[in-house]
Amino acid sequence: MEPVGVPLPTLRRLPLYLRLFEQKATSGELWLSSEAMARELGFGAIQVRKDLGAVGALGSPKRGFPVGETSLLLGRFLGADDCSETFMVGTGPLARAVLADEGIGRRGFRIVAIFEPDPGAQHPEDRRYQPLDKLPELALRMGTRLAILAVEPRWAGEAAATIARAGIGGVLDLTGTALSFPPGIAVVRESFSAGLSALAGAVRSKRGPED
Amino acid sequence: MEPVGVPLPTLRRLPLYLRLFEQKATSGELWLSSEAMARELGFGAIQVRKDLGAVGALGSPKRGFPVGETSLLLGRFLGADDCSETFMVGTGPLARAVLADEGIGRRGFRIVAIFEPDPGAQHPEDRRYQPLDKLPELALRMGTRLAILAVEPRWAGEAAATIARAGIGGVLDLTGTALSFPPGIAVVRESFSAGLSALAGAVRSKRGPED
DNA sequence: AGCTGTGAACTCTTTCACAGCA
DNA sequence: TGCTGTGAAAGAGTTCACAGCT
Repeated sequence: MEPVGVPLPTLRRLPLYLRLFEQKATSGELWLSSEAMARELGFGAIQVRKDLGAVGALGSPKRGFPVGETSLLLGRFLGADDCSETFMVGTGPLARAVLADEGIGRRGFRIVAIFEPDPGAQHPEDRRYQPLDKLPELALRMGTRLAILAVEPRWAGEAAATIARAGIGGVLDLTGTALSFPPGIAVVRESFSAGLSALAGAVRSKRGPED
Repeated sequence: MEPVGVPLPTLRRLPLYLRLFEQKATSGELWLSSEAMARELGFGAIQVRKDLGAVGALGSPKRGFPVGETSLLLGRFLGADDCSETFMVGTGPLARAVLADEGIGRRGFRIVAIFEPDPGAQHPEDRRYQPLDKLPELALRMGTRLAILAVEPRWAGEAAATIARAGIGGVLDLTGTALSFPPGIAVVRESFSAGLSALAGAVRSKRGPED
């Protein structure tokens, strides 16, 4: 029932369950059992139940979890709410890929401003564009608490410092660099090369990272 | 000493250490202590030592870890070696962002072929382009074991099936969908929206996912 | 002194076993 | 009978405490 204290590994799996519920919703199904989910995702049914239980999802014996209700619950827990407004820092291919990602909008997040630290980069033809040094002021004024860091590696330090100074609460760091953020700010790191490296290590270790 | 049996959480942190060693290498420093690394990354020094120890890195009392040697060791463990050749599936903005990522090449991975399942999409002006149904044959002939899945969500299922059929050993799944792969194939999932969702959950829970 | 390496304690996560409900 | 919910056991991963090298 209480949304506080959800383990991080669980937090990482929840988006997958939500996606699965959404898929079932569009195909008109009303119930989805933990065992079916487990089969499709490749991990244990008990784990699925524990994960869903951690955010208060309630299933029905013999049928499973109600698709509509549960996907609403997950969506409310994972998505928008009070921190849906998000800053984008960066305008390169990576930033463009994020902006093109339809999943972000579906989760209720909105990219409300775009910043670019590199003065040499050309400004995007986007109404949301702002110079980087406006970030702290805007964060304060709009109450924005999330930022996506998608700049070229060599601008990562400067951008991170600006974000930290602005009192942002959480950063999705896509730069693949080893940045330091002050404690108290939540950081989730994702990087293509780090993911590939971990994958290669797992393949070499002859076991999947999620089995 | 033995590269087998490295815990997945460790595997996920190793790329950050490597990045840090590379940064120190370019600034000419010869030694790097676990405590300095811990401070910069925001986690415990003992953990850094255990992680490095897991891949056989050897430090020197009073000085720390030798920058050159350790970064070579980490690079060898995380990077290329026998499975450096990688397939890209997808040609959209996400795929382009991956292709533009300089970190991937630096780790020794090479994107050797690019596939697109959508017949409506225009083929990229890239010599590496191949139709999707050539994937299994090429995988067999080239011995490729890694694939990056970066297609539009609605093509994810078909692409995943082709990859599975081809005997690929590991997939970096960037689609954000809930795909099922046969057991025995390693899967690392990364998704902007899933990362954002996990971040929002962590911020709401008032604690960072890595503290 | 300063920092590494490691077995042991501890904590977090996953899995098991079974009770309960439709 | 089929699937959920949960306390208990097992398994991983993290942190502690301290020995050892330089």
